[in-house]
Amino acid sequence: MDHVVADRNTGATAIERRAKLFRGFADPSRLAILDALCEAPLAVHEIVTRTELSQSNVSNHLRCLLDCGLVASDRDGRFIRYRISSPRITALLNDVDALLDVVAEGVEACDNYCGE
Amino acid sequence: MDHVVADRNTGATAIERRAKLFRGFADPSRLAILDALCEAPLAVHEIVTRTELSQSNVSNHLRCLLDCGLVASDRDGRFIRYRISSPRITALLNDVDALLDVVAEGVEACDNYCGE
DNA sequence: ACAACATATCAGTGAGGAATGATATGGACC
DNA sequence: GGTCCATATCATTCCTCACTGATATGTTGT
Repeated sequence: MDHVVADRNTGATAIERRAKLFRGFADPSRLAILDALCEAPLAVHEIVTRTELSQSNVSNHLRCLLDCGLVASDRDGRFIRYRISSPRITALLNDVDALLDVVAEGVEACDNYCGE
Repeated sequence: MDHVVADRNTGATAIERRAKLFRGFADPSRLAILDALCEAPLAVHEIVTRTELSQSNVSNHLRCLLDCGLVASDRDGRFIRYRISSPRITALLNDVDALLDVVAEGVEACDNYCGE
């Protein structure tokens, strides 16, 4: 009934929460990490190897993903093993790919916001 | 078989395409616009009224959404009516809400990247 | 305790996006 | 044709995020 200023009581509107969650996914490095973790849980140095990102960069992104609750971690000896926290994340990534089947060309062409 | 540098032939990796699409959704203004359009097609000035964004701002975001293929437009007299381009977009937004049911607190708390 | 590996943290830098304000384009009606 | 309304475009400013490099913390094995 109030589209513009909804849910002010929870500290953020539903839209702001959605935007923030989307932002968690809106980075190639984080997506590469999530993609790798979708196949199997991995330790940080394994993620570094697979994604070819720097170690500190991976660590920074992992912290973000961890804080957001998108991944979870368990210590395993001297390693720390990260994993996808919920199958809904995999589902979401699949949906995006499905949407990309339709809008891929447009997205690549877009030059305004959100791009390149 | 090649996770890091896949699909170079299409000009962008699958991951880069996904990231760019996510970015299209990763902004409160664009989400507010999409949210409004999910209920019904709207002319620009109607979007402006509902979202309380400035006209030029809405126009800029609409161009981005249009280029990305997330919305479509039809001229209707002196108005230009925008609408969601595919039901998959609505589906994606619903999935995000479902994921938010699980990770909402974490996302709001996250302070590293993707935030505030 | 020490060495070697694994991971986290932090300051600084650079680039890109989001909003604004002013202006331009374009259709409709008199 | 001219005015009004609807929409698009452009330059500028500000702000935030992503990366780097160096360093700190932590764990295992000897």
